[in-house]
Amino acid sequence: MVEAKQDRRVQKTQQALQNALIELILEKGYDAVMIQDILDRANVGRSTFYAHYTDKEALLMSRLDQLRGAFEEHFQAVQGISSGVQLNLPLFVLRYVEHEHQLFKALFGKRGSGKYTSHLHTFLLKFVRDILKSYGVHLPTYERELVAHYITQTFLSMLVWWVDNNMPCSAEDLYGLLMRLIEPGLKDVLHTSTLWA
Amino acid sequence: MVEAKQDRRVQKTQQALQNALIELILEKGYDAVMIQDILDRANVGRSTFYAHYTDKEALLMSRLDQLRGAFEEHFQAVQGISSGVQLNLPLFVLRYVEHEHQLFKALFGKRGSGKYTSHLHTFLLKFVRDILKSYGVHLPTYERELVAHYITQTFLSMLVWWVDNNMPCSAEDLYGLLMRLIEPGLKDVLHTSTLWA
DNA sequence: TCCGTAATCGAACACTGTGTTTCGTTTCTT
DNA sequence: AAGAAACGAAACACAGTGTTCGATTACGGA
Repeated sequence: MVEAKQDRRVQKTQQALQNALIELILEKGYDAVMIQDILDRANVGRSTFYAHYTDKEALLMSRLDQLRGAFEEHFQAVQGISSGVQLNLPLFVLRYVEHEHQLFKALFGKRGSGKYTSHLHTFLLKFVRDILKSYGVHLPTYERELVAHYITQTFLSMLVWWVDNNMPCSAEDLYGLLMRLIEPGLKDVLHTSTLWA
Repeated sequence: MVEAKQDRRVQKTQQALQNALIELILEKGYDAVMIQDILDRANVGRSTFYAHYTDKEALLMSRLDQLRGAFEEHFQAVQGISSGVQLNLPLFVLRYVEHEHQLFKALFGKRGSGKYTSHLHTFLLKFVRDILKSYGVHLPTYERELVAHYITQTFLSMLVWWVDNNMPCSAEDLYGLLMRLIEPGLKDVLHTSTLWA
């Protein structure tokens, strides 16, 4: 790991700006947050902000990248430990979301920007398409595409519902109910036993 | 019907503005459309715009209301004809969307504002909740709520996928596949045969 | 500890897009 | 034909964004 040792001031400033934005999103919603609000909350000068980020979106995106990095790191770690044991990916994701629920709520919840939800959607969709392909599912192209969107969208929107409502049930319960809802239909349409497992 | 006879100029202006906005949304996306673009396209003066609408959102909302009105009218008409025969609501909706697909794409598609999709979501959610209630489904509250969101979100997102991709299959095919996907799971979780029908 | 360097502040600035106002002109209704 | 209503054009105030620059402060290596 090549840690480009950063100036303490830089760290402090970026941290303060990111936290301020997350807080403000949860309070007033992404669109209503003005740059000036962020500066006041973080106690940072205007020119300093633009020295680090091109705009509000870049600031949030940097936090998103940071999150993705942390997630992948955690994923590698867990995979390393439980080598051999089959890892349940969706449930693993849910547990991670539970752990960082504030951030997820700000990024992907009702008050988020919507743009980030669609980024995540695109990311997950690619993933789901690969899984379908790896299971050798053969369907008319439009059907395969619809199923991929169905799985992606269902998982994502249930996840967003979950965090937006402050997680009214455990990750396990959510996962269990979700599987009971979608597995029978998928089994029927795809003629397979289970995906992911 | 009390038609408040409108000045021809008013009709022409409002029509031109609404059409211009829809066109521009499909071309560059809602957020990228500036008032000035609308004015240029519709060939309408700035002050005239603000004499009719408070802002861009109000303009689109007026078109949405208009659409809702037309839909309800059509719904009443069809219900009147086929009285006695059971009406399949979801399929009916899909056929209507197919008929006005351009408008739906602009309002609810990728390039739309996102705000309108969530309006529609809220509307459909209320509907689905009522259906669940009328079927006397008894589940832990969070489960009932999750199922309601699941049904709503699935229907809505498949619909959006459909119009965004220029309807790669017929309304009937979409409906058929969607039902095959969700009915088995719902039957299992809700212990009922079929909803809507 | 000291010094060069880099980050920060703050204030002023230009710019873009929104919404308002006014007034002269056009076009509808009766 | 006449009064009323809608329209267009231009000027305006305003809010929020992003830039610039010189003075100040804090950091990290020697």
